[in-house]
Amino acid sequence: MATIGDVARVAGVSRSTASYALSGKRSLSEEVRLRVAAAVEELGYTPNAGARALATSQTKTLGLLAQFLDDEFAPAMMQYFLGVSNTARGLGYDVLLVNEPDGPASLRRVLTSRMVDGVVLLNVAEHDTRLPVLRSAQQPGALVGLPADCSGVDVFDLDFHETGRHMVAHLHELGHRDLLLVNQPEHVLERGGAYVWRLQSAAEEEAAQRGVTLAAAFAPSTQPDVGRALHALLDAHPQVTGLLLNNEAAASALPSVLAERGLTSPDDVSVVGRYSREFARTFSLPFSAVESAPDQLGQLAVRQLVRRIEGTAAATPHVVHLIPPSLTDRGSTAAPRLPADRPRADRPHARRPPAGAHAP
Amino acid sequence: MATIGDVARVAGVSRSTASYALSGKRSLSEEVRLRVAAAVEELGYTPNAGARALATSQTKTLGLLAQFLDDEFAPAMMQYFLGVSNTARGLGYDVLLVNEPDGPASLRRVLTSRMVDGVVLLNVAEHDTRLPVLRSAQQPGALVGLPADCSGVDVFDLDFHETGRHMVAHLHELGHRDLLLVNQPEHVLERGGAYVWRLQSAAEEEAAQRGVTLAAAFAPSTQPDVGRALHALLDAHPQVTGLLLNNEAAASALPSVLAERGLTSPDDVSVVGRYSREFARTFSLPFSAVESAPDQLGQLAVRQLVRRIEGTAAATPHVVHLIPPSLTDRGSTAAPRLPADRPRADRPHARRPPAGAHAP
DNA sequence: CTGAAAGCGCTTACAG
DNA sequence: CTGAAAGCGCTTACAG
Repeated sequence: MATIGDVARVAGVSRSTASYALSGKRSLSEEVRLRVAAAVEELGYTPNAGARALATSQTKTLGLLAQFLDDEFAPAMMQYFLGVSNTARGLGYDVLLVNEPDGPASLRRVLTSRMVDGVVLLNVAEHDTRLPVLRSAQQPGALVGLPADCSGVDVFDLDFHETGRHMVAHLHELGHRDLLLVNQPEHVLERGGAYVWRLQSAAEEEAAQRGVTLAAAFAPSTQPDVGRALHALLDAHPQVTGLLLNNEAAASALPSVLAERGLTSPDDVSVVGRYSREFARTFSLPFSAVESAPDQLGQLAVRQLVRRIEGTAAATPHVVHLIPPSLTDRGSTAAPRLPADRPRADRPHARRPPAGAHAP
Repeated sequence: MATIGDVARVAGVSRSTASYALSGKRSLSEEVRLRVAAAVEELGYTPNAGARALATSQTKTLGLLAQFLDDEFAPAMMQYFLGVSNTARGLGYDVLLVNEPDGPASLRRVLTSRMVDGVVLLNVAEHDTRLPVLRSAQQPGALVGLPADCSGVDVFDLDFHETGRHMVAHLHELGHRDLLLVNQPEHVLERGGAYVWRLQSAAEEEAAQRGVTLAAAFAPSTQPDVGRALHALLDAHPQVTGLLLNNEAAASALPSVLAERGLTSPDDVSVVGRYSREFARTFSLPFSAVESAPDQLGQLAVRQLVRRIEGTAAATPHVVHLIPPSLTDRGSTAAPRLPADRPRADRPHARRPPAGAHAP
């Protein structure tokens, strides 16, 4: 493997000159520059990353800390990976993928061994055990996901509060008065997936203000359990005309569930989800949804991280950037039918609305 | 950040002794070992990865080269990532995720800069342009996917030849005589996705030997195009009683397509797919399938790669390991109905079998 | 059983 | 405009 010494010898210059010719950090005669370039070309020289890191204290590598949890919907994770990876590459950084069950320990290792110049934490929980490790590190970190304490880190997430309000407002304005919110599994909340209650509490607030009835329920994040759960929920809430889905697995299971019940959207039920455009495309999901923007979040996190690493934003206060919800209309919401119009009792699984069901 | 010099000072020993205490490469008095361990603990010392790499020429990092192509079904990729990442961690290696449009250039960079001790190439094409780069590198490489020329690398893949034979034999033995193979999009084949024709040619061979009619067609790998394509194929091949799917997107679209046509499996049509258990679980796919074993392939590739890196297999001949197909039975295959039993003309989209259709 | 020293391949003041 | 030299933090022969 060629070293900079080889390049220098072939070009007939000193090693420092060869180095400066490569970095462009001081002006050289055109002739020397060309001779060095030719030597690099001839030898197929690439600087040794370890040596460079040792000399400069920079690795040009970012740590990407994913955690795959049991009840997480794995396919949704890929989009974050791509957003981070593509943005990093564009800015001249490589990505070290750290996917370990013990988050804090591996984060600490990667940070104190100086394998990375900074880290992106995915899937951040409300009281994420990785945060104390990150705060005591030399390198900066950017989070995707909103923890309780945002001090010392840059935070990016979808604005789940506004998302909850927006979903309710949208359906209310179409005339819906009975809504059902389908959440992630309860485990996700217990583990600190704060976005579940951020969306839910905002939705409940908005519903209360507007005089809308909103039921909320947890649902599994795996097939086929989630399908069964959706059937049970629809059985239990026959009066509901609008569905809010904060659960990717539920969104991907709903089309078959509706088909099995002989229901169509938006004729029988209006549906608003929360997932990415890419996700919708891959699984052909027909529901209007608030864009969860994984690629954008990955991009924002990496950009800010690199700004901090490179000193551009070193002294800048830390940011908490919640991106506003944007609804992609796929035509799955409309004004509800009047109760009289709804022939639900004719259909498989469907039940007659209970006596107490109120009109819109 | 503490260095080994700090550790040595605190422990009251020389730097070399501290280093040996950490590596265990020579015997030390119990007392010294303990003092060093205490110093490490006290200082929170972790060796600097760059310095270590420079001194040892080992990074304890593996490169994972993915390529995301336009017409690839992204969610299937995640399982390979996890297989590689989990196995690498278990063996003491980190993973550098390299996901670049220009495969050969980035492979070369990662290799000659010595960022990694070896690489796993995913999604290997028949004449993969990354292979010449890999062959001329110092570090070993393991492939997932079978190229035309396997020299100088270790290769792991599903045995698509046996898979094709097995699918046909399975359906033939149940009594099917008219089969349809749904492939990946033609682009995948053109780009060198050899597994497409490996499966197809073996299936055709087996079909010819058994006197079975086998039609084959390309289908898109994105929704909703693939759904439309499936409808068109079923319209065009009304006599077909058995479907072979070598296309994940087709598998995930087929349940709705069958539902839309009022068909059920295996009553109206027997289906055999080729995808992973995890994939089936995530999307609740009801079809029996040959396990594509992404986690196992990732694991095999990493194990062999690490064996080569660590010299255990340095002189060993390179392997081409094709894992035999194993069918996971989900009950989607059965004996075909007799033509007279098949009330297909009553159903939406269905057509009466043409006069030439022959009985089983 | 332990230490002093060389060397891995870079970068960057320092000096001319 | 260019070069000689120190130093980044490790590991590992070499020497005792």
